[in-house]
Formats: sequence, C-alpha cells, structure tokens
Amino acid sequence: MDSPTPTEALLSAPPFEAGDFAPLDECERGVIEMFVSAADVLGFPRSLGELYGLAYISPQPIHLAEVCERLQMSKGSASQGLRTLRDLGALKPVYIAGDRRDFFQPEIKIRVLVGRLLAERLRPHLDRSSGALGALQNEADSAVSPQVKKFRQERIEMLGAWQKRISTFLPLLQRILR
Amino acid sequence: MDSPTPTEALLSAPPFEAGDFAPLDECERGVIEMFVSAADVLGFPRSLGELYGLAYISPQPIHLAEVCERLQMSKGSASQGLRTLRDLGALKPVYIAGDRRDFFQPEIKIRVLVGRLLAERLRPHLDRSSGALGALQNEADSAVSPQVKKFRQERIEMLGAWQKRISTFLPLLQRILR
DNA sequence: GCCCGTGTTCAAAAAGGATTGAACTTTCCG
DNA sequence: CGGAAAGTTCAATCCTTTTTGAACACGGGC
Repeated sequence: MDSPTPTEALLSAPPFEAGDFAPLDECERGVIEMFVSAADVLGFPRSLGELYGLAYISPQPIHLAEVCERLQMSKGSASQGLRTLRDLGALKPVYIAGDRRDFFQPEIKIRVLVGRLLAERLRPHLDRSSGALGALQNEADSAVSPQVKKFRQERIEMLGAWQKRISTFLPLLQRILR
Repeated sequence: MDSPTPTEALLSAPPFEAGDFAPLDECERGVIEMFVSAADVLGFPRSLGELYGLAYISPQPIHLAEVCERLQMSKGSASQGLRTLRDLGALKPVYIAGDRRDFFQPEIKIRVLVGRLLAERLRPHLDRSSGALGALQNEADSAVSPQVKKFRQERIEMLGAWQKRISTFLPLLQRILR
C-alpha cells in the first residue's frame, strides 16, 4: 500500500495511506474547527470537538472506522472519545439493521446539551461543596479572635449564598434554553 | 534559621522552614479547597484557586511573601498567579501608604466575576466563530450534491442561531446576577 | 554608590492529560 | 471450529500546561 500511481499521488493529496472514506473538505474542516474551539472553551480535549464536529456536519451517522480515517485519529482515541460523547449525551447511538457497526448521530438540542454538561460538571462540584459548607461553619466558630470569627462567618455565609444562587439558576437556564 | 528549640520544633509542626506567617488552619484550608475545586470546574489551574481562596478568607489584603509561605508556592508561581487574577479582575490591588508591597483584595461581586470571565473566555470564541460562519456558508454552497448542500446550509445556519442565542443571553445573565 | 526588599521573567523541570498502538474480547458468519 | 470485523482496554508515549528557582530589574534608604 505504498506505491500509488503518480496520478493517485497527485489527486488524493493527503500523504497518508489510502482508505475507504473521503478526506475532509473545506467546509467540514471549518465546522470541525469551530467545535474544536468550542471544546477548548469548555475545557474538553480537542478530539471530542473533532468527533462531535464531524458528527454535526455529517448527513449520515458516523462510525468508528470512518472517524479514525477521516479525522486521522487512532482507534483507541476514537473509541474512547465516542463513548465519552455518548455518555455525555452529545452523541446518540443509531441502530442500523444488519450492520454490526455502532453509528452515532449528534444531539442537536442545545437545551439537552447544556443540561447534560451542567449535570456532569457543575452538579458534582455543587454537591461536594454544599456538603463541606456545614463543616466550615463550625471551623469558623473556633477562630482565633472574635473579629476574625465574624469575618469568616460572613464570608462562608456568602459562599453558601453563591451556591444557592447558582443552584436556583440552573433550572431557570434550562427553561430559557427552549 | 535551621536550629529551632525542641519546643519550637514540636509546636510549629509543619516540616518546612519557619517563617513569618501562620500556617493555614482547618477553616482556611477548607475554604481554599472549595475554590480550588471551583477553579477546576472552570478549567483554571489549581494555584489560581488557592490564591483567590486565600484572599477570600483573609480579613486583611494578601501580598506576595505571605502567599508564598502560607500556600507553599514558589515566588514565580505566586507572582504570575496574582497578576493573572488581577488582570482577570478577580483580585483588586490595595494601596497601603508607606508599604512598598503589593496588596490584593478579592472582588466578591459575583456579577463582576462572571462578567469578566465571560468577556475573557467566551467573547473571543464567539467573535472568532461568528467571523468564520460567513465563509462557511460559502463553502457549503460548493457541496457535492444538492442534498448535502441543503443539509450543510441548515446545519451551519443552526450554528449561527446558537451563537446568536448565546450572544443575546449573556447580557441577560449579567442582569440576573445582580 | 551600595545594599536590601520587592517583584518580574524565563528557561528548565515536573506534572498532568491526551493519544497511540498493540493485544485482547466479542460477535457473526461460513 | 476458524477467521474476520468491530470495538475495548490499558500501559507506554507524547505533548501541553504548570511550577519552580535562580537571575534579573527596580526603587528607595543609608
């Protein structure tokens, strides 16, 4: 597989082994780039942005072999990435009769995407810290001086207020993103 | 500075060189831990969480030497971290007459904090991608088949709608967080 | 001028994540 | 029962970010 005809070498420009899937065109690359950038903003690895981006701009459901070749990504990375996105609810499995491969379509309802994201990211943090807050209140009581004690109580109380605010804001956000 | 009396050695437990500032107590550690966790959620380095957390729970403005010793952080890290947080608007410089050191207090208005964060993180991405969207529309026009062309136009249009939605949502968020 | 306190810079080291690739499992089909 | 196709797993590797530490700048005060 290392001896393409001169014509092939010129036409199928990309210098990697030939395969069954077309290389990305300009438009696909552009869309994927935007999702990579978005993934970056959200602190997700680049590969997740690529995977979702490809799914988003693909008229047909995508599958492992396709993304490996078109995104030039290892099978391991693609497999894990697809699973992560499925667990996140960003990619939905699509059953195709008579085909053993696992196909995926993107979830495109922004409300669902954001909801899952918040549940996955923010919830755990909120839960952890709201649990810790009570203990902190007690710690503050054993402060060195009365002034410091009062200051700490205020600050910790404010922390609680922030959390409550955020907690009440999340459902509201869900409703807004309809 | 390496020969404390036996009593000192036992009382000032922590096994690092003695200094001018008290080690963190339980309460301070707990609060800082929460901000470290929050920094993690937001994708900021741990040290930024520590710095802001210490500032938040400190009745007095903090300064470089103090954070180095109390957080066991190198001068370089602390210096850069303080600057980053100042640039982000999360820490405010405090001038103290007759003292050459740079003191900082935390910004505690959540509206300001969130505003700066969005401006810093989301804006650049939104600007970049809204610029790219136009070009993508054109790319889509040169699609292979009419079906694909239509599909791509729809998807890219939806991308634009998402962005617009987010853009209009940000000012609203600002008003909600009052 | 010289020294000391304060803070910055930046090359190098360390740490932490992401990616790879090869071995492995499972399932289907002949 | 093979064997091929599809997917998973995970230790090793790679890469990016963070942190360190030492050298450097700056600014008074003596």
